[in-house]
Amino acid sequence: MKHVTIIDVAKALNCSISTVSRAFNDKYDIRPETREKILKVAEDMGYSPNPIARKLKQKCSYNIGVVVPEFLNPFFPEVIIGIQDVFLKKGYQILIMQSNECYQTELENLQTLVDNFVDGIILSLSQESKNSNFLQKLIEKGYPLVLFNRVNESLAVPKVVFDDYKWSFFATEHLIQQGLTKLIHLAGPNHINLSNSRAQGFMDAHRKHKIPVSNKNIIETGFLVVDGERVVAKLISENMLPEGFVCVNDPTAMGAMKALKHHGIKIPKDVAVIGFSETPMAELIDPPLSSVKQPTYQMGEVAAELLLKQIESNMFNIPETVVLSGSLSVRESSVKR
Amino acid sequence: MKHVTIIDVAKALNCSISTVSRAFNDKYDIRPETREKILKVAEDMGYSPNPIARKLKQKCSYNIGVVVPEFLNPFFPEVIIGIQDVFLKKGYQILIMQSNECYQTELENLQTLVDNFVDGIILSLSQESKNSNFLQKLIEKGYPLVLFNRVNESLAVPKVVFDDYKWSFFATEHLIQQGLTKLIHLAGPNHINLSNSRAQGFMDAHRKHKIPVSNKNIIETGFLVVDGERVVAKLISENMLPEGFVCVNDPTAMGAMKALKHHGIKIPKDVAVIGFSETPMAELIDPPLSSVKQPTYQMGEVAAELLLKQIESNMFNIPETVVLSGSLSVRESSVKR
DNA sequence: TTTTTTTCCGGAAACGTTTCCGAAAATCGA
DNA sequence: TCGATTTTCGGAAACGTTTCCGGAAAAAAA
Repeated sequence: MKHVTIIDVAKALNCSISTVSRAFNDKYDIRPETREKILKVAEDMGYSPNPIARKLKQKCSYNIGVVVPEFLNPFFPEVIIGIQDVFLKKGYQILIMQSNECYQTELENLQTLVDNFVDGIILSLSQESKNSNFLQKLIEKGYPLVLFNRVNESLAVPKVVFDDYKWSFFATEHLIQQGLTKLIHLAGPNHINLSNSRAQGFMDAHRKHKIPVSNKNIIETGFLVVDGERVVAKLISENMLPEGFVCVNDPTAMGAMKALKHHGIKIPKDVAVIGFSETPMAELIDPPLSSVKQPTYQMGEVAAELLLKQIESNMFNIPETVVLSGSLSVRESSVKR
Repeated sequence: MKHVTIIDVAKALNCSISTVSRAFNDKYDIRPETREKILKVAEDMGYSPNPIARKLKQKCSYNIGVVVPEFLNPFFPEVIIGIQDVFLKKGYQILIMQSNECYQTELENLQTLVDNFVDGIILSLSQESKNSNFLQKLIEKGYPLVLFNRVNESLAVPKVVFDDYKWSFFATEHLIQQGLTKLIHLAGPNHINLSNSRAQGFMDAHRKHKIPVSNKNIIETGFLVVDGERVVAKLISENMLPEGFVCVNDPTAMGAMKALKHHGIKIPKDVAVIGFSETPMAELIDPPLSSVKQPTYQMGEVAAELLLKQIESNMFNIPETVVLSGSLSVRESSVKR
């Protein structure tokens, strides 16, 4: 599609392109009357500065890449909104990619963003992420990168995480304080940091209350509805149900509930269920699901600000980790009467 | 961040930049041995062609704008995945914007995309969209644009829609065929096409079965969970509950269910509920929600292909409308035993 | 009135590619 | 061996901005 250019505007006004450019950008070095005239004629002609030429000259793409494991559940979209609100104000565009919880797709997404010369990347690792070679190479090149939520501790890069340990501890304690002692943690994939932190919180809550607990109380499950459903169905078939489930996230909790209800097991009367990374649906399902609520919008804002700081400083900084806190929404699914 | 350029590679090889360019792009007009050597040295040097310079020369941004009303519910993210899969294969990047169901935000999103010289836009209107002046101006300029799902019939532009009328008819008929005659349609905003089509399907299903029906059976509600909840709470307080609700979408249906359950009204025993635009949660809530399922991924693919055709043809084409069909998932929420 | 200073504008280089056109070298045929 | 043809490569313009530097005109000061 043909665009009106600065050359067209200059010719129409019988002035130079640098004069037109100063009219659009300068706050000085142009006579006010000349500036008004240029802006008016440019608007009448439908001129709008070509961002591609500007970016070439300024050596900056004004694009930010955001890679999330998935965006069908509202958690990551809520974070993305926080990221967008910060960057759009600064004139950046956001390229959103989702990895469908697949490591290979995550790598392709990262490569695509790098090939497009994005100015920085904000990434949450997919369920299958194991190898950080690619990320390590980006970091070594000085590529601006921020990790959030699902991070890899070994990478020297700014991070925004949640206090998974603490809130998993509290969620577990909430059940223990109601007299439940036989609990199972439906954990996330073992190589993901937040899975381990949440599992650790689960264990330490038991230890604090001197309740026997072992690695058998932790079952590596996954992050998806089908994962929770599968594992709980298996436990039911083996007649090994606990008094309560502490789940790594809401989709897994919902899957657990689905399997329990399918077998006529009452929640929370027979088995209590508590989730994590609260979804808006937590309130709507029956019974309403207790869950740890995370400040997703703020997580996005903080991640964006960390990346902006990295882009603008153009210097090596000691990467910081921001740890966010949350709350526990107690609903029917975990309250024994 | 400093990038290796084609000039650096040419100097290292003591050849010209046009030779390096031909090595990366040509399939002819370069000696094969020269080409291999250039590609190897370029890789060793970490050279990657600068997409910004390429875009300036080719007068194409390779960016596509996608504007959706919201992306916290999985419907629009599922469509976006279809769009992305088509465009990423063709070397395009997708800029995803969400309007938070707000017309003003939608306009700002569109303006931002236009200012960034995107090559085309795929848009679904927000709940508040009323005025199409901005879109009409884009169309008049020949700007490639495709509307999907929530469209404005008066705009001469390619569209991808669903057979809302037909499936609303079938959903209503499903309840009527179980002997329900007192039904209410929780409708979307009146100025949105699919709201009217779904309302019309609801009416005509009654007429087919010669059941009295009037405009009082249609209540303009909205698209959100809180909308359904508010309207049904009001009906309960006025003691004006129907035998069944046919809802404009799943969030509204879930809100309706929430209000009914809050007042101890049993679903579907006392009041049946049926939704539309099936969300994965439909199966998880209690009772599982009947809903009209739409082919979201296909909707994205078709929208992307229509836009690609428009971008590549560079000619005026008579805009086509693709109408997709779906299915009705019958679950407990609408089955009277 | 003259000299000095300031303001405003224009010209051109630069950003990093693509691609066209011409020249030099290589190849082929007589 | 020479002329004709083909192949391969280099130089430079172009894409549309930004920005630097210099010059002309205007304004101010002596």
